Amino acid sequence: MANIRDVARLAGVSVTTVSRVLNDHPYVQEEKRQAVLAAIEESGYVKNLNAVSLSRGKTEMVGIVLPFTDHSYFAALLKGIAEEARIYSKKLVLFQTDYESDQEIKALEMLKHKQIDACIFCSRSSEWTVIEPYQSYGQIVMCEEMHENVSYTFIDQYQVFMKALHYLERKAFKRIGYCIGRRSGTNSEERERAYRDFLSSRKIPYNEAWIFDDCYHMQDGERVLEEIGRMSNKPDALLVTNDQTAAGILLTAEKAGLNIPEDLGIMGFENHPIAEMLSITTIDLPLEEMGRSLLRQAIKHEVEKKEVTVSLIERHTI
Amino acid sequence: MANIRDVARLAGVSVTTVSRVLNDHPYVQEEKRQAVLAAIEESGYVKNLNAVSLSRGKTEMVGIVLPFTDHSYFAALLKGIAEEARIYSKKLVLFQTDYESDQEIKALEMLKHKQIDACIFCSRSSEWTVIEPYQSYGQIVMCEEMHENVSYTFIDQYQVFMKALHYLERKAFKRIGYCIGRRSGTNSEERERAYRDFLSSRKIPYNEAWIFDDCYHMQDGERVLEEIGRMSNKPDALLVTNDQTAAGILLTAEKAGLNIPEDLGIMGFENHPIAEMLSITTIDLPLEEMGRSLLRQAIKHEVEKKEVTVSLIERHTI
DNA sequence: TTGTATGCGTTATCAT
DNA sequence: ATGATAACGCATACAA
Repeated sequence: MANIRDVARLAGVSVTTVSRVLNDHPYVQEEKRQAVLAAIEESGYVKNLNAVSLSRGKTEMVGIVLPFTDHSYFAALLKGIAEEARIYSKKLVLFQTDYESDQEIKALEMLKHKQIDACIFCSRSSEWTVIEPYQSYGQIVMCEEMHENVSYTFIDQYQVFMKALHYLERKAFKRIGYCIGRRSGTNSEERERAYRDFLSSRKIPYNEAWIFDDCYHMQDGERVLEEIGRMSNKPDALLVTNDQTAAGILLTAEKAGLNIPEDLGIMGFENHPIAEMLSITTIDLPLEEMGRSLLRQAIKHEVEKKEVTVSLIERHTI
Repeated sequence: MANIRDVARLAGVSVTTVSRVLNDHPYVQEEKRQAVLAAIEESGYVKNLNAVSLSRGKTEMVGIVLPFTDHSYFAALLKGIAEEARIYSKKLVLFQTDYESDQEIKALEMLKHKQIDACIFCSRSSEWTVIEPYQSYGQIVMCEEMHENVSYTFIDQYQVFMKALHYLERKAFKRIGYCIGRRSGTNSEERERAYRDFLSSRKIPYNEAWIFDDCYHMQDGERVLEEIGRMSNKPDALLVTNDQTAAGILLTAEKAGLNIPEDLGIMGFENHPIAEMLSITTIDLPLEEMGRSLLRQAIKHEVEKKEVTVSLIERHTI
């Protein structure tokens, strides 16, 4: 396969001149430019971007770390990231981690080894202390609030959860529980903190049984409702941190003959199309916008912290 | 940043020896190995995989071309691909194309430019004739039946559609229409061919109005049902090529007071959790398995054609 | 068992 | 304007 030297030889010029033509640099006679172009054509030359990366010290690729791709929350984030990446001509390298720490490390190692220029963590299970040292190898961007010297785009989960709780309170719900993906992680911990603060300010005892974790998909909603069915002391409303699970709860509840929201108030999160279709009251999360912001932060060198705001969409499950 | 030469100097050995240690090659004295290891530690050396790629002529990365990531069909395919990629230590470069041909070309150009070793097309809008020439630059794998000299993993859409039509016929549906993502593309054309063959063998006239395209999400189902509502001559059953749309149709129908399947039979495709939740009769598509197969084909050098089989899941919408 | 020298394909520097 | 040459960092055939 022809390389830049072959082209140079064929065109009767130096490799430098060929490189100039290739990269649209000035200072090359039209005559020689044509000769080079002809030689490229004749030899079927194609640039080896790998060599370019090595020489330039950059790959123009960004790593995306997320636990699952088959989940609407991350899919929406990814969509925004991909759209923005197209604008800046960045390529995306995907790391589907299943929340396994060693998979996250793989992404960081790739950053270290100069296979990617930057890395976006849509979510993580690794401790920040293991991620932090990798910052010296390239930009690392997080999708959660941090206090460190990192770029991030975030939603103030504490405020949002608190706002949702107040809304439920105004609607006269008294026994509020919540569903969440996992108990750990900044975002989850912020929500739990809001929940506990809310309860204690009202002198309501904290009830561990009303917190349901591992809630990601519709089936998880089914499971949650079954669990509630077995309880003697049932919650009368649930904050459900994703619309898929909320939909699962709603559909299962209706199948079971429950009246929503009379028997159980349901507040979703995301404002996914399914929430609109099922008329689920939810918190609209601007995920695609967040994705775009994350990518922009990944390619800029300064540290930037960006908060995005959410809005409550009133529908019929509260 | 230290490179392999620095390490060699520090350890008092040659770069070859360092390389041997780095790649676990035999023939290196334990003593020198330790010296190298120490030098690596001391210098904070990290391998530049970009240089490795250039030297080896491979990147161990595979491009994934798909129109959307926020769609369960492609998300499931991607999940399978990602799982298998992990096994073989391949990295994934994502191309979200929105079915824009020039985005597909970008992936092919990356193959040409040696940034990726292979490329998987989960779906495409480009003509095969524009893709085909790129085969000389690396393995290209398709997710549809081809007659060319390419590797692919496929579902016999003609057979599947025919099977579904026969099933509907047995269940006494007479006026069958269908919903599809897009009219073009091999898979869609195969389905249309089956549909037309079925109709003509029964001497049933073909009715363009009963074919609904641009059906990907739940809302599209809503739209379809609205359209049907305005028809004087309505279909009595629909083959819906994805469960999301099928769910949208079902939910909208129920909201409108229709009886399913009496007023409208609905057959989904994919067997997504939502189909189970809503008890939608559907065709189970082994998407994750297909994804895994696609990745394996991408990393092997021989041409391989693999068919996967599907099964009909009887539930309550037919 | 180890080292030398060369190749991988480009970009960048510095003359001219 | 153009070219020679040195990086970029690693792998490896071949020699010893």
